[in-house]
Amino acid sequence: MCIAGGAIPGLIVNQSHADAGVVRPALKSIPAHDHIFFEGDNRDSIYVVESGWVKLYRTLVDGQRQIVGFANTGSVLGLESDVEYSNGCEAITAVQVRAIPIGRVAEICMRDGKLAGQLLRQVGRQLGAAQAQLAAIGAQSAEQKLANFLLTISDLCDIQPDDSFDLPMRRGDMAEFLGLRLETISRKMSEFQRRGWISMTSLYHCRLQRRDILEELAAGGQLESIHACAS
Amino acid sequence: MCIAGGAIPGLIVNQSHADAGVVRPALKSIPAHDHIFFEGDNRDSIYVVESGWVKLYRTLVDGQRQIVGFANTGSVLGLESDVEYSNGCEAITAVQVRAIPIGRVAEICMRDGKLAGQLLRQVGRQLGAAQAQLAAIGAQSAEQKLANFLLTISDLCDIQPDDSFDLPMRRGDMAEFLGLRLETISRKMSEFQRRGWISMTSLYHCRLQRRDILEELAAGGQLESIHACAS
DNA sequence: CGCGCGGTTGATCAACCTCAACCCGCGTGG
DNA sequence: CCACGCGGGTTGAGGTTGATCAACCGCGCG
Repeated sequence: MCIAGGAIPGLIVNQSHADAGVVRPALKSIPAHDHIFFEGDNRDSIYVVESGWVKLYRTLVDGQRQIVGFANTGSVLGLESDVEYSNGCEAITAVQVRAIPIGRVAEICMRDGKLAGQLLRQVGRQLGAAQAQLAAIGAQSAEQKLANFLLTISDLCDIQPDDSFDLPMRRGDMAEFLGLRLETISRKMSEFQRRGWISMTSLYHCRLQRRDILEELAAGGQLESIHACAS
Repeated sequence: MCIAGGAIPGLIVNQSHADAGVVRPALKSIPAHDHIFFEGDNRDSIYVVESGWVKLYRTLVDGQRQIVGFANTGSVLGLESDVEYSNGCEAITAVQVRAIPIGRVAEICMRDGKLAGQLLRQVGRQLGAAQAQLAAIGAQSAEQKLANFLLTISDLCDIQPDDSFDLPMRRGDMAEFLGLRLETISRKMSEFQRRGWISMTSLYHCRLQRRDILEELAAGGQLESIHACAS
């Protein structure tokens, strides 16, 4: 699994630096739970995330929502859209972004081929991540999805010395991302705790006690042995 | 829903044309069910599809497969990967492609910013499509997925004068794409036929008799009225 | 204090999976 | 020519997973 929006931090950050010679876009601060843009909004800019976490989502005609990616520092938002944003984008935590007007993007591509190549790789990475996510939610069980998710998120967060990390999103967000209901997330989280595989000091602070077992699970290890050993 | 790999035909085809001034890559013919590349292969080229249909898939550690996209004329393959192909790519029908060595891609970006911009839009589109697919398989019922799929595919195929079209892939491919089992596809297809919403002259030739109802379904219309009216 | 929000837990149910039988068309080889 | 096997598809019976509906907890806040 991958966090679809989250790409390799650093890559486009460099881009911003290179860009600095021209006009470095101003830093914009966005409080948690505010929108950066909505689905259907006129796409006037792309955004580079400088700090914090955002979620990207789509709303289906029947009102169901699907989170198509989480993104943090280094990600570029809005490249998947054309004249209108095809995703909504909401800050999960407080967030800082730089907006690059789309006009500038075209201009950048024209002038600096190297930079264009970097951007291209960035989107390519996001595409790869989206495809990995597709594979995950299309072919995995709830348990596998959650194990996978915890492992992936923990890699992207700053791990504390005691091997714990902040889970930035709500249960409902996790559910909408993984294509499950929040009750299912809640149940499985409880179960993981009961088995001693994870422990949560608060609702949003998590520690993977048995990373090995989670990895086994994520890999499809339906080994009864695992279940037996800790139930 | 979208066919993830399938992007707007014509866009990159133009690219190839523009490219022609330099060296137009040779046309390669690939018979149905042959691979164009495998997951993990060294990524030496990207490919432009000139005719036919291919499927892009990933294999999970536990052996499950997920088709992450179908692609036909005009699509560019391999942009989502880095040093190794992260998807396998197999021809569904006989296919013609042009291979562009990755070295050339970088070179193209450096030299022709306009072209780089076009490529960027192409990947962006594929990313958007993958996200749409994510939303579809994460948040829809089997019935909705199938209705959606049939509508999307029919738009991408050449529609015959009698409003029918060739479904290029097997039941199993549809299942792997939609995150379902092939038995489920089979059942739902039969049901759609029984209700008179579609008709199939052969296993791979389909006609949407009641496009309106399929659209209603795809949009989440769980209206009992629909079910009632034709059962 | 009452309320709302986010989360947990329980009971029930249906959608979809699983396993298995079976059909059909086709190519192969006795 | 027919028997056979095989690949792809369909259909049925029964089981599981995860959705649904609903009650309830804890907390922060006006």
